[in-house]
Parts: sequence; structure tokens; C-alpha cells
Amino acid sequence: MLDIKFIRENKNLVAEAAKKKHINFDVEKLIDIDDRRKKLLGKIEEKRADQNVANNQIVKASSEEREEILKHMGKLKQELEKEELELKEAMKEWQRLMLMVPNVPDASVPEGADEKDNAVLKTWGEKPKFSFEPKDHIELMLKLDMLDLERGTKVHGFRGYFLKNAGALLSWAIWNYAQHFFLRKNFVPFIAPAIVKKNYFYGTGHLPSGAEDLYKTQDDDYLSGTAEVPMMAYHAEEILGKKDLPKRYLAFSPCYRREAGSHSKDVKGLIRVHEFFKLEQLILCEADHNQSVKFHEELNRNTEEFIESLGIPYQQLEICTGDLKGAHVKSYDTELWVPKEGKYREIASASYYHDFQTRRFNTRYKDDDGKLTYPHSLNATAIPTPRILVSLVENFQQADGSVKIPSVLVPYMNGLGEIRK
RNA sequence: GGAGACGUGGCUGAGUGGUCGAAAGCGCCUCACUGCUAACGAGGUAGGGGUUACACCCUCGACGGUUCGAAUCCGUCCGUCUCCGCCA
Repeated sequence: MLDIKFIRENKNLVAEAAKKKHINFDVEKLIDIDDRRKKLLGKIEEKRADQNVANNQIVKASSEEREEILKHMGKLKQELEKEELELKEAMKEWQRLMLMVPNVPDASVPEGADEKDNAVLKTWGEKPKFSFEPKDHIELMLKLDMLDLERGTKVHGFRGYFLKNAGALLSWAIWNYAQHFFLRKNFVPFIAPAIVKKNYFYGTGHLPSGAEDLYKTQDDDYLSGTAEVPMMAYHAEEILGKKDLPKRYLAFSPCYRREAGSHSKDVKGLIRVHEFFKLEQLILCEADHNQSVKFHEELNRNTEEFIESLGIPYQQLEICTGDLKGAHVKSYDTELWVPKEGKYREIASASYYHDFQTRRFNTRYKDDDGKLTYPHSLNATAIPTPRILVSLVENFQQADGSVKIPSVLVPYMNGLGEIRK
């Protein structure tokens, strides 16, 4: 959420941001409501002051005076009740609109209508050339008995899967390797809950839009699709010390996504599943744009380095304005080469938000001059499983149907260098 | 899941209808003192909104109710602790 003062002073900027992000939002309407809010609040505060004065008088008043004061207060109360109700109504609309205000994209974000306009920043690695007809990850993994989709759908349902044998081992190996890899970069390791109270999803911007993609429990909690939500909620309502910043967290969590609206997409295999696991990088830093930019580049580079260490070809995308989510200032996506599909598929996303999220979470820190300030937040995927397996097995498949394991993972596979039946 | 107790400032903790945004202690800050440090002494010290600055408003877990008036009474919810039950 943006500061209402900022919105009032920069309404053109905000209107422009909404337009760029294809968010239907009327800034003038919000400002009208805010005018009303301020006016009502002023009137109410005046009456409350009056009430407080009368309150103090009544204690030492004579009985006639008391009569008089009581009459006055009764009248005040009636008027107050009416105005407070009006304010309540206005606040409801005010809050609804405030949640719709998009964050302002950075000037460096390329203009574009949708994902087709995302800009390729770089490509890395050499796409494998096969002397044979390559298989897709489903065929490979089924034949190597790493994956059971039939029983996955029997037991879980649509998009269900079991990983078994080397499929399970490879997942654990990736988690453990990723843990060692990223912790060298000075993160505090976490295992975060996926069951999270509803209100925190507003903090990250996953609510109100995005509700249809969230599972919820009978207790009205929601299942998070990313550790970003619990990790941002971790410091909700807290005041941090400036000396404790930046906070650098590496969180592992299961992730749940209903994938509503993408029923026809990637219906087979491990690209798009309802339940997966992810290591997520998250940073809270001082409220300084340059720091946000610096850490954003760093988080993104961490992911790149990790992928490079595995040796999987990738490309980096700079997300254009039209594809940028409401809360984001800027995002990069990392996409891995999927040989059988002949295209790059998303594996990771790195974003920064300025104080948009921390404002909603009411996470603050004490500045040098004692002022409470909202820190900046950033997050980036470290690595998700099982999606990473798709590119991994397809890129490293051999003519005989076996899969070569990247050397960095071999120690985590009990020395196993290849997967074969 | 059952029974009971409890939620007050950075912390401990007093406060059962009005002079309470709140005693006292600890901590912290400033000053004074001292060769230096510590102790002692004096003063200050919750958060948020608002204002050029004041004034002023809100906040005693949350929401709602009673009342002219609520930290205080009532209801609901949330949370914590203890005991029991169940359980990896």
C-alpha cells in the first residue's frame, strides 16, 4: 500500500502506474473519499474534545451544573454516533480503494502490454544438441521410475504426483545443495509455515486480487503459495533496530496454488502442480531506493549463480509494465531451457517493493534520528522443486534414456552420478 | 477437545466507573558530581494521528455492548499460562 499523502501529492504518477499495469483504478475517487474522511474525522475530533472537557467538569460540578453538563453530553453523544457511523462507512470504501492502489513501477521497467513484451536481459549456457530424439521429462522420469503420475492423480487428484526413487532423492539433494549454496551468501535459514492467517495475504499483495488461487482451511486460514507470505508476516507489527538491517532470510516451505484460471495450461507433468516446495530468499533493508536496487540485483544474481552451477541453460527476463503485479516496483524472471518444448520456462522470480509491503504489515525500524520508518522488502526464488526437475532431466538426458547428474549434486546423491533404470 | 487463571508502557507490575495515557521499580537518555569509571543525586523517557510549532484526537489483546463518562462492568473472539485428554 502506498502512503495516502504520497498518493495525494503524486496522483498523476499513481494514475499512470495503474494504466501501465492495466489496473482499473480511479485516483480521483480515492481522493474524494479521503477528503470526506478527513472532514468527518475533523468534526468527530472536535466533538470528542468537547466531550472530554465536559467529562472533566462533571466531577467537580454542583448538582445544577451537573444537570446542564449531562444534557450537553447527551446531545453530543447523539451527534457523535451519527458522524462515527458515517466515518465507518467512508473508511470501508477508503480501505477497499487503498488496497487497489498499485505500486509505482521503476522508471527502468520496460513499457509493454503483457508477458509477450517482457525484455530478454541475458541468456546463459549452451542448449544441448542431441544426436537422438530427446524425451520430455514425463517420459524420462516415468521410464526411470522416478515419478508416478497415475497414482498421483488417484490419490491427490488433478496435478497430483508422487516422486519416488531417484525422483525423491534428487529433490532432497537439491534442497540440501541449495541450502549449502545459499547459506554461504549469509542468509538466516528458516522453515516457514504454509498455513497463514488470512490478513497477512493482504500484506504481500496476494489478496484481495489472487483470492481464487489460494486454498483455504475450514478455520478461514489460507495456504500460502510462497514462503514470502509467512516470512514477511514474521516481523508484522514489529519495530526493528536499524542496526539489525538488512534482514536476510532463506526460507523453505511447502507451497500451495489452486492454479484457478490455468486449468488448460501444462496439464501434464511437473511444470504446474498444486503442491510444491520452494526455498525463497527474502530481504528487509533500509528505506533507500539504491539499497533496494542493489539487493535486487544481488538476489537475482544468486539465483543465476545457482542455476549456472547446475549447468542448465537459462534466460533472464525483465518484466514489462503490463505484466508487473500490483505490488511490484520491478521484477526479473529466470527461465530455464526445456529442450522437448523448445522454449524457456519460468523457474524463479526476483522482485522489490519499496515500502509497499512493510506498510501493510506495519513493520518498521527506528531511524538514526529516532523516526519510525518502513523498511524496504525484496524477495526472490532460490529454487523450487519439483519444477526444477523438468529442465534438469531433459537437459541432461543421454541417448540410452539415463540422466546424468550435475557434478555439484553428486555428493548429495550419495555419490550417484547418473540415473538409470 | 475439557477445566481454570490471565492479557496494562522497552521490561516487571499497581490500578474495579470520572482528577488515569496510567503509581512504583528496573532499563534507557540528559544534567550535576568525580583524576577516570561506577555508585549516589536532579530531571526526562509509551505508540500512532494531527500541527510550521502548539493545541487537539486515538490507543490498557481485538471487536461489540452498558453509561453522560470504561483500563475498570457485560458479551463475543483472539492469544498466553497451568492441569487433564489425545497425539508424530
